Amino acid sequence: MDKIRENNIVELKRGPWTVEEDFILVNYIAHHGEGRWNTLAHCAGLKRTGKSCRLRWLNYLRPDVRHGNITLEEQLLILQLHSRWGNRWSKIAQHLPGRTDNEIKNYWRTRVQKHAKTLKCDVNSKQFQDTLHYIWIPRLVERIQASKVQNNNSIRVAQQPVLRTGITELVPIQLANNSNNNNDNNNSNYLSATVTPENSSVATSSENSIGTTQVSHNQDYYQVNQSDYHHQLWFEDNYQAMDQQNSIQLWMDNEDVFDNLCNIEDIWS
DNA sequence: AACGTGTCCAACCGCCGTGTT
DNA sequence: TAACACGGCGGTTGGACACGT
Repeated sequence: MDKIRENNIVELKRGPWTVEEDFILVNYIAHHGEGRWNTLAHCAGLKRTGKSCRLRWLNYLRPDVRHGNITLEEQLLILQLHSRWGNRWSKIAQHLPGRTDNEIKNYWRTRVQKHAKTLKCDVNSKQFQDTLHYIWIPRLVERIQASKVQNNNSIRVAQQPVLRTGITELVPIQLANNSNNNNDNNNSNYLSATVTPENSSVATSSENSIGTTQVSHNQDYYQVNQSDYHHQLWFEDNYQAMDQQNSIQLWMDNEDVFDNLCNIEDIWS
């Protein structure tokens, strides 16, 4: 039926949805539920494809969809998860409640790829990934921390820096050694995980000779907040690579690239 | 005020995997 | 097993709007 409807150009409506169409769709789903989109479109009397109805519902009309600016925490999470999974927008969206894959994809294209273009490098290149990890993500973390401190949000402040990149000093990592936090199928804990003395194992750090970080566990415990966890995700993914970070040293020695990076101000604002 | 340019985002397109007949 | 319909996904487009000149 889908192909029949799609091929019948005269009958099908395209373009922006009207308020009336939205009302019909929402009302129909409220009474009959979602799914079976082609049947839904036909029975609801909408001159739209099932696909179009599905997209409209999932990306815009669904009650739990959040619109508006992507928060700093969400930006950070997008960067972290994208570095893990690449352009798997739907999977990334699962970890940002209320955000759609379309919205995240748009964000990435407009805000992130733009800066790859500015740097004249590929978004998947090592150089750009290093830029994200060593400069922009730390900057985001700092801003999140600063905003929380400013809001008097009772944040445990770091006792010592974890990582010094030569450009930006990263905030400390206070992490829980809880494997469930990294389970793709279990994202319910990480946004506000709390470490108890019984289950805590907190990473501390010290700098080695090339400015990277070594990790040890079993120190005091801290309350884990969201930005720390974001940081942890990246850290666990990359700290081994950081110990062998000859490549980043190489491109940081390129003054043009370095100056370009430093001239980008508050790109995430 | 008019125009050009850049940004944002809703919507569409095409492909692919899965389920059904 | 093949053919088809459907849903899901990532890539792309185009229009509205903002901003600068």
